[in-house]
Amino acid sequence: MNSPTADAQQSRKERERRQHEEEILQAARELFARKGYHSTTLEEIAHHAQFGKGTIYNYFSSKEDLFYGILSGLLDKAVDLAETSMALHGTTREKLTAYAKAILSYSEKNADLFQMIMREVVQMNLLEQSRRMGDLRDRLHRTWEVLAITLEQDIKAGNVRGFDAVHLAAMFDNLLRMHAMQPFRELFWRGTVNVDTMAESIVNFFFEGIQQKGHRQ
Amino acid sequence: MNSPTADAQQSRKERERRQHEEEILQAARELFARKGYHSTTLEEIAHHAQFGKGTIYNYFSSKEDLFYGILSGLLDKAVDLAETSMALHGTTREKLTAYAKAILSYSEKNADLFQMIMREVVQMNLLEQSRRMGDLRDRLHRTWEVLAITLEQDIKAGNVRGFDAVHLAAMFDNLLRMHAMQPFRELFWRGTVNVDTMAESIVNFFFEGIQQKGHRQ
Amino acid sequence: MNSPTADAQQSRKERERRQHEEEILQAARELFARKGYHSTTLEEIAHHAQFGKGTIYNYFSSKEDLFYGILSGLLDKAVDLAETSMALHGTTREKLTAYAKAILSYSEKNADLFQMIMREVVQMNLLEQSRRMGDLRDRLHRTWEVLAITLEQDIKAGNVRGFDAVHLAAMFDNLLRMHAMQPFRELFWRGTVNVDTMAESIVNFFFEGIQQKGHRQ
Amino acid sequence: MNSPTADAQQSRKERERRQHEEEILQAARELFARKGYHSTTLEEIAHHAQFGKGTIYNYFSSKEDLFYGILSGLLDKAVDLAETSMALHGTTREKLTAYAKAILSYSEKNADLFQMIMREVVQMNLLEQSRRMGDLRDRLHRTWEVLAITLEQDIKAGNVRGFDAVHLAAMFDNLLRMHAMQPFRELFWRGTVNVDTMAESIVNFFFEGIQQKGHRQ
DNA sequence: CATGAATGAGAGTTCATTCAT
DNA sequence: GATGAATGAACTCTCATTCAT
Repeated sequence: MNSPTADAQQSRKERERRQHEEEILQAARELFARKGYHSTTLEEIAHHAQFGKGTIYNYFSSKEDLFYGILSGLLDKAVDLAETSMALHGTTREKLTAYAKAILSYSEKNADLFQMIMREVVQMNLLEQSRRMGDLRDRLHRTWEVLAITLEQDIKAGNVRGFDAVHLAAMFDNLLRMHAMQPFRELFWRGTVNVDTMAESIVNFFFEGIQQKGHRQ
Repeated sequence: MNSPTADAQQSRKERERRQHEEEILQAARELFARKGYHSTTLEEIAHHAQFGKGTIYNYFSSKEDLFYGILSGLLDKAVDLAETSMALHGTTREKLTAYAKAILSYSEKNADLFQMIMREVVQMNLLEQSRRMGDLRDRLHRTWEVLAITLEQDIKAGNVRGFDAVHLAAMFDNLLRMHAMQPFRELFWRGTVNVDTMAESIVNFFFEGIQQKGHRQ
Repeated sequence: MNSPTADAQQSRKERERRQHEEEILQAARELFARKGYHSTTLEEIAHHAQFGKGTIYNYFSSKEDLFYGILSGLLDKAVDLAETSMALHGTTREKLTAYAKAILSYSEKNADLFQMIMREVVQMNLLEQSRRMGDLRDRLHRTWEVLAITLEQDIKAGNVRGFDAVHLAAMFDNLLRMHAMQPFRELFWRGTVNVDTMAESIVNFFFEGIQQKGHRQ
Repeated sequence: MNSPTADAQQSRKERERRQHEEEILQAARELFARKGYHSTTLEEIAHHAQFGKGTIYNYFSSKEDLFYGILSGLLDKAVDLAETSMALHGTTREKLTAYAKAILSYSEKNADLFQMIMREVVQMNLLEQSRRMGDLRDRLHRTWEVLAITLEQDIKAGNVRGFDAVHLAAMFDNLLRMHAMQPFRELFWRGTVNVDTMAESIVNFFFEGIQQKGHRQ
């Protein structure tokens, strides 16, 4: 506690702590995404993060806690992308396209991580009433609410039909997540890894449905 | 093998066997749906099915096998509903509505089970390449193909825009499954437990999108 | 209880019972010999004997009991062979050769069964003090005693050096059993499946040791 | 990794690890010898070694592995004793006597352990073709080969009759193991716990057989 | 007597968590 | 803070034995 100021000390320690925490999270993210929650052991995570097993417990109080940390980050990211996209100038169509591109692009870089969300959130959702799960669901809901604000305006303006705005947002998000999953991408967009085309196609479907203009069954 | 005819013996045994198998499946279904695959122990399943632990193994060779049996049944059911619905007389819109009603109605009676499908199939999907999981994915795909045959005709007839028919089927199915999940139902259809209304609303969205007629952004 | 005399009934039943018991013993013998006691399940034995699992329990009170039945039979057989051989006319050398041929020949036909004796008797020997194990050990001992009577005469006659006769018998028997084991046979007598040659060679070694005549180290 | 040198740390850890491994091996040795492989549970071994059940698995990857470790050690010991004895100066008779004394003496100190070898190796031998068991058999064979080298010289020199040297070694080893077994010792050498007398007697029998000099039947 | 579905004690094994260093 | 050996609860699965038919 001598050479640099205590503050600097503090901040360096603080910085290192964050750094280590992020390394652990990153390692866990990769493994959870690749092998699922249950099949990933703490030993593997520790090894992959280049730390001892016990060290993990200096940063996260349990495996579950670590898991929540990841999901939490992902859901925050989604809210983030939603807010950024909705804040853009342009039509709702353009905003949603931007959001779609952002999500698809992020999920592309983060491989199977989105798959994990769907899978595990829903899972936990049911089996544990823990305060934390409620928290996660709230965050998911918040993404929808962000999208809903924009949609609401269109409903009021008469551009969009009178569905519940949050419901619409949820459907859009769901479509998106479905397309973010690796198996779906491979199945339906084999050649086209082009995120832009996918995004536009989804938005197009969302706005106009499958029906050919001018037709009516 | 004396008093009644051997045939009758045989058939009674056979009947009992099916009966017991179904009881075990039912118990497992309930518990898996409520608590998830990993959190459900064989002891619990056995107890819930009113059998001894070892008895389960006279019917299913492993916990995984039991699980597979359940998913298998569910996916078969979905194919079944799809085929029945598509075989009806009427427009594609009517057929899809019938399918939607059937799925939503079935999922209503089978509670959280559809949730489990999404969750666990996808999970397995990733982490286990076992031949079995490939088989399950194939069955899921088959449902889409059944729906796709009908959609294909509409595409050819020019009633529906030129998407890939299987892709459309998958999107429709996905929308359906999303609405089949308990949390979604509660969130967006709290009052309306009316399956018919839900089905029609989903089909409507599927065909015409969210956009108000006559508008163009 | 009418058609034939009750006696005939009795004897037919009795005969059938023995017949079934022997079938079960035979099946168990084969499986125990091939896979060992622990790795053989009652289910397998029952199946192999073409009976239901429960039927075994009408003949033997437990798996252990069945096992003892087999060992018991084998050891009796050995005593039998010893007595028959020792009762022959001829020199001790000839008698022992006859015994050796009989044992090797029997073990050849009964495959790995002798292996099992060594293995399992000794095993049980230690871990269970049950009256039955004592009984088995006594039977093994009895074989030696039978051989010992003959050897004793040679010792008294001065043909054989003054070892303890039973000890000599045990050593001879041990040599024999060693050569009865499949792996040993394959290892040292690959070409020579000729039981006679083996027997003579063993007896020769037993009487004269490995030392070249006339030499003295 | 601070106060003492890292090296010292390392070596202390290393030492402790070996120490613990040896404790576990010792506990397992005792129990396997007393009760046999199958009748000994890991829980018992752990308890007897004063460790938790899970700890065993930090040292051995399975019960079988633990067992293999023990047999492996024993067979290595035998090879060792053979090599040491064969390297002595003196006649073959003296070398074999030294080997016999060493084995009998070791088996005396290690109680029922030799019994276990015969028993379990043969058992495994048959029912499991696992590479490991092949390895164990190879080691057993190696002991014989070591003895055989010495015997071969005598055969060439004409001191010993023209048997196969390895075969002779196996017979000698077998005689030895037989005498190493507790029940045999009690049976035939009750008073004489004197290892030297036993060894000499066995070697004597091995070289000259049971036949009285000068006699010929 | 023959049967085989039902049973549950008991086995080996895994792994999140603790804690002395 | 960092470590990893130690831990034991908890899990899946096996199989000898019972018993109603």
